[in-house]
Amino acid sequence: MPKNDDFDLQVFLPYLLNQAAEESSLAFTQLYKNKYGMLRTEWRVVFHLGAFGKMTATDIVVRAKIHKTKISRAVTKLVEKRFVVRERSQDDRRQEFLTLTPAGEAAYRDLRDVAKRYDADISRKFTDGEVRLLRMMLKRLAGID
Amino acid sequence: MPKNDDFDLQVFLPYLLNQAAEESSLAFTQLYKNKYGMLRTEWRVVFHLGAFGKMTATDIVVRAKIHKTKISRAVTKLVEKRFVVRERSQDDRRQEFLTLTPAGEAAYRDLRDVAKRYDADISRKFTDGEVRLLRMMLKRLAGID
DNA sequence: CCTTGTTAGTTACAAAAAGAACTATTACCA
DNA sequence: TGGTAATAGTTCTTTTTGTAACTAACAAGG
Repeated sequence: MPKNDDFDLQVFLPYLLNQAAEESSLAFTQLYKNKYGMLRTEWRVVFHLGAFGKMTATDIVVRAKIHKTKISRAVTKLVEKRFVVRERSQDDRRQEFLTLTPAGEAAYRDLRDVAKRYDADISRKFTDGEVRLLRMMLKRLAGID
Repeated sequence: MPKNDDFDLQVFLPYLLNQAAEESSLAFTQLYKNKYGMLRTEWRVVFHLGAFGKMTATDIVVRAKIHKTKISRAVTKLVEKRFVVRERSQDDRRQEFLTLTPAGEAAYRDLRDVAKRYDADISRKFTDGEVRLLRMMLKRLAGID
């Protein structure tokens, strides 16, 4: 591999972000994978419902920036698995509110604890100040303010 | 959205990483998408060949941590589009060296400049020290050391 | 040499995603 | 009102992907 110009791909930020996200996501996936038989999009939906309570599919689309067809299919699966219930809005009958069933709540709490431990593992690799800064920067990059 | 327990999804690191990566990746994708008609994996291959020069598919697999089937398919496409040429090794006739054609070189330089500008845009949102720290942390999280 | 094992890269098949088009409902406004 | 546009969510079709199995070339020990 002879050449090497001044541009180092490995310090290109979007590249680094992707690699880091992929790595942590992969590692985390192993922890919950076969526990409730949920796919990534499914437990992301569960997370949102657990953390924020009753909300519509579109609310989740906006917050999580996941495509609506993915949400739609994930919700269908979650309803089949009895983790989520739909409730048609009376005001606007196009939308439906989603809530976790007791089984969904239990799964959420369980996954949340796994997430907390995982998060703590990452945090342990750095100082508190560094982690705080990382969160701040990622939030800004993600457009969460 | 009534509820909100002590676990804030928005500070969960893998979540933040994903969101930030998705955001920057989406924004960047728009810039090169229709320019050369390359998919993400394809220009990642171009980037590697441009930055490091002649190398084999396996070299790219190792460096970029992209699955070899993806590389294989990307290379096929890039050869069809005349951005890359294959050259079978004389020493070991299983492997083939990949290099950019002049057209590939031109595309690389162009995309590299876009990437630089994009990277600079991100960097401008923070101090130099912060960006340095971010890169360091992301590298460690990504397992690049 | 022959057998077994390893490596480079491709291909086949199944799972997942992205996009576009669709249904149903509501909103706007001339 | 009536007609057009917008929104919530689903479904259909086409691309991408991920996994596993495959071909071809080399390597090493008996």
